Formats: sequence, structure tokens, C-alpha cells
Amino acid sequence: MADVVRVRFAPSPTGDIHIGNLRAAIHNFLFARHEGGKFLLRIEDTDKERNTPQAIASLLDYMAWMGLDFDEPPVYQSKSLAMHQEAAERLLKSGHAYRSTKGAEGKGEAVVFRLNFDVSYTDIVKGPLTKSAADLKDFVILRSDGTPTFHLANVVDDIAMGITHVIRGDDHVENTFKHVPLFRALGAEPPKYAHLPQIVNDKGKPLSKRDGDVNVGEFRAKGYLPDALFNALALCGWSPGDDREMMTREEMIAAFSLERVRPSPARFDYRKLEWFNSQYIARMPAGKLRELLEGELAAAGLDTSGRDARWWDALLDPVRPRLKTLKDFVPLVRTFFEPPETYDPKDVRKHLDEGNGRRVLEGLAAVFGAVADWTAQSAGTALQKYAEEKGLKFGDAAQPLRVALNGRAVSLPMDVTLFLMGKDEVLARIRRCLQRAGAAGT
RNA sequence: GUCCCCGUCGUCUAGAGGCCUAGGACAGUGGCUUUUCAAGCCACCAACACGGGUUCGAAUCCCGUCGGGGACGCCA
Repeated sequence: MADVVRVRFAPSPTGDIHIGNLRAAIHNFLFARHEGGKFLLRIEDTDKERNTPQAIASLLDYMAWMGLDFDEPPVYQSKSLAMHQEAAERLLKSGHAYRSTKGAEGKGEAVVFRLNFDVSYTDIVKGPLTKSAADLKDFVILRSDGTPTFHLANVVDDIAMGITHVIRGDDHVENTFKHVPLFRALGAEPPKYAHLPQIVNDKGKPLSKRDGDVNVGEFRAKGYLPDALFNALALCGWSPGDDREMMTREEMIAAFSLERVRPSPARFDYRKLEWFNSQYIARMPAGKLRELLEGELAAAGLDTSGRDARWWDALLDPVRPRLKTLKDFVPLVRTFFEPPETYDPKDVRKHLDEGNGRRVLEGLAAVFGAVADWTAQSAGTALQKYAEEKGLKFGDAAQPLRVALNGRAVSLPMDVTLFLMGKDEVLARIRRCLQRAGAAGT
């Protein structure tokens, strides 16, 4: 029972989660699940100004979105003030700490922890680490206003939560030389530590807003799937040791180990994330995908009420391989909701003016008009047959039609397009295009 | 400045002395396929930072150099 692994993700709720923190959360989660332990959330909400209720709500929302389910109710650090103060008091009594006014002009007395001895610990990722007394110095644990510093609060909370492994960013290695003796002074065995390499930008510096998207919210807003983000981030600094990259959560849990985390910094590869995302979209169950895509249409203000199951069934598969993100969807299907506002001049010239595109359109209008049961099959066949009869290559018929229907020579496959657009609309757009292109033509 | 950490293709990585003429993935390039655009398939391009050791043998161990990063708050 004492051996059960307990880890925590301890963000300060600023309203969004930085990708580096998210990766730490993911590794904590994977480790806990792999070990059959507990993954906990501690909200370090001691900075009153920045930590609004909305910020906390959105933090929880992102955790849920990512599927980072924690096993016990979140711990709010702000509620442990008395416990922190009590710990400082104990350290004072035991002689591990003393009161001092040094380093602050007239602020009053703070409680300072005595750190005048060598400290060493073994990091699971970095190996044995040592710092000699000469490079260490006493540090404040309780401010003169009675509030704990990060170090005290962190350690006391970890003790209270029974944390066995601290898995966090690389930038905390130096702090660990303060935390380890603090644990001991408080009569607790320090947890095991694993410091994850930083995620850096092209220049090797820590990721910042200037580098582009760095917060979970931004990825969600850009149409990335949580599973794709999870997969990509899990692989930041860690790999299963074989050649697998696309992995289910279960596979990652089964394969995860802190020993396999690399100690060197990693650049986040946005292109690879894009690839992961397209792969996840390609493999997503139809029902789930439809649900997400309906959300995209609604967000774009497009009315989906008339679109039945047949419509979605025809749409989903052709659309899948064309989506890198969910945001690619609306531009792809907007044409099924509203006619093109403009016709691409280049495409008009190439497919309508230069060839006999207009005659093709007239012919197609007649052919389509005669199709009784309008399906992707029947409409597609009608198009194909027309091309054959006129001795045209398929493209010579399809491209002018694309321009007429979409305003440009790019679209989903013609049979699907025809079906999804509907017979009446197809005929209307051909007519409309003929008028416009005719007026503008030579 | 002091202390600490890191260094394999452009990027993420596999590699824990011989299996490495260094493997995979993304990106890039070329081709195939094709109903446009995608997707898919195939191929190609491309790396052990440098210099010394140790060893029969080093990407792997040791030392140094160079390069990069981090930490040095009554911030977290």
C-alpha cells in the first residue's frame, strides 16, 4: 500500500496550459497509469491576481478535453496556508530554519531555511546530481507577510498528498537541491525525481508566444484533436524504444517508462503534429467525426438541418484524407451550402474560354436534367457517359463542371460533389455560370 | 560571473563496444496511382559537433575543446 505510485500535475491556473506543461502532465499521467498508481491534480492558485475562477474552470476544461483524468479531487494550494505556516513553525523549532530580515528593506521578518551542506539526489532522467554547500545558500520559505514561497508550499503539499514521484520540467532541477533537504527536515523521505527536457523553439530557446502556438487552447482552436496532440507531445523526449509512433493511449501506457525519457531538449515539430492529426482524423470512427464536423459547420454559421444520414455517409470518406485539421473542413464543403461568389479567372480561361467548356456545360445540363434518381452513382455515371460519347477525356468534362459548380477547378470527386450538391442546385449553377462566363467571355 | 545539464539526418528519435556500409518517422525531392485537389504506395536525399585517448574493435567508455541550454528572487 505504501508502494502505490502517486504523482501530480501542479499547474498554476493562468487560464491556458502551455505545451511544455501539458507534456509534463501527459508523462505524469502515462507513468501513473503504467504503474497502476494515482494521477493527481494540484492547482497552485496562490497568486491571487492571476488565478481567477474562470482560469481554474478553463484549466479543468482543458484537462478534460485532453482526457487527462485525475484520480482524486483536485487539491487547491491556497487552502493549505495554515499547513504551510505550521511547517515553517516546525522547521523553526527544529533549528532547520531561522527568522531574518535580510534581503528586504523594512518588510519584516521572514523564515529562512538553512542550506549549508552538500545535497545530492539521483534523477531518473539525468542521473546522479550533486551540488556542494558552497554553491547553495539559505532561502526564504515563509515571507514576512506570512505566506509560503513556492518551495515550502510545493514540498509540504507533496508530503500531504503522499507524492512518490515528481515528474516536471527541466527548469526545476536546481530547485530540487532545495526541496530534497526540505523534505528531510520535515521528516519525510523525498520522492523520486524525473526532470523532463525542455521543449524549445528553432533557436533552442524555451517556447514562447512569439514562436507561434504554445497553448492548448490555440491547438484546439485550430482544429487539432486531443488524441493527436497527446500522441505528439508524449513523444517529446520519450519514445517506446521500437519504431512505433502512432500509438493508442493504451499502447503508450503499456510502453511508458521514465528511464526511456531523453535528457536533451526537444524541439516541438508542428508539421509532425499536423501529420498525426490527419492520421487521427483518417482513423476516427464515423459517428465521432460527423459530430465534430457538424460542430464546425455550426460554428461557421452554416445550416445543417437539411443534411441527412445519406448526405453525411457520402461526405465523410471523401473528406477524411483531405483534412489536416478540423478547420480544413468548412472551406471544403462550403460549396454545398452556398454558390461560389466568384469564379477563378485563371480556371475560367483555361477550362471555359480556351476549350469548348461552355458547350460541355450545356450538354451536361441536358444530361443531368434527364437523370431521374439522383445519386452519386447515377450522376457520376451520367457525367462519365457524356464524356465518352463526346470522345472527351474525363477531365475535359469534369474540369469545366468543377468551375461552374465551385468557382474553381478543385473539388471533391465529381460523383460525390454532384450528389451532395443536389440535382436542382447543380443545374442552377451550370445555368448561372453559363450566363456569367458568357458575358465575360470572348 | 558562478554552478548545473545537454550535443546522432533540417526536425523528433532508435542505438546502452562488434548486429551500424547508423534504423524509423515528419518534412523535402522524384516516381507510381489518379476524376481535379488530397490521400495512398515506392524510391531518393540526409546525421554520430571536433580532437585526443582506452580497446583487436567506439555513435556507444574516459579526457579536453567547441557549441547550445538552464538555474542563481520575500516569482512559480
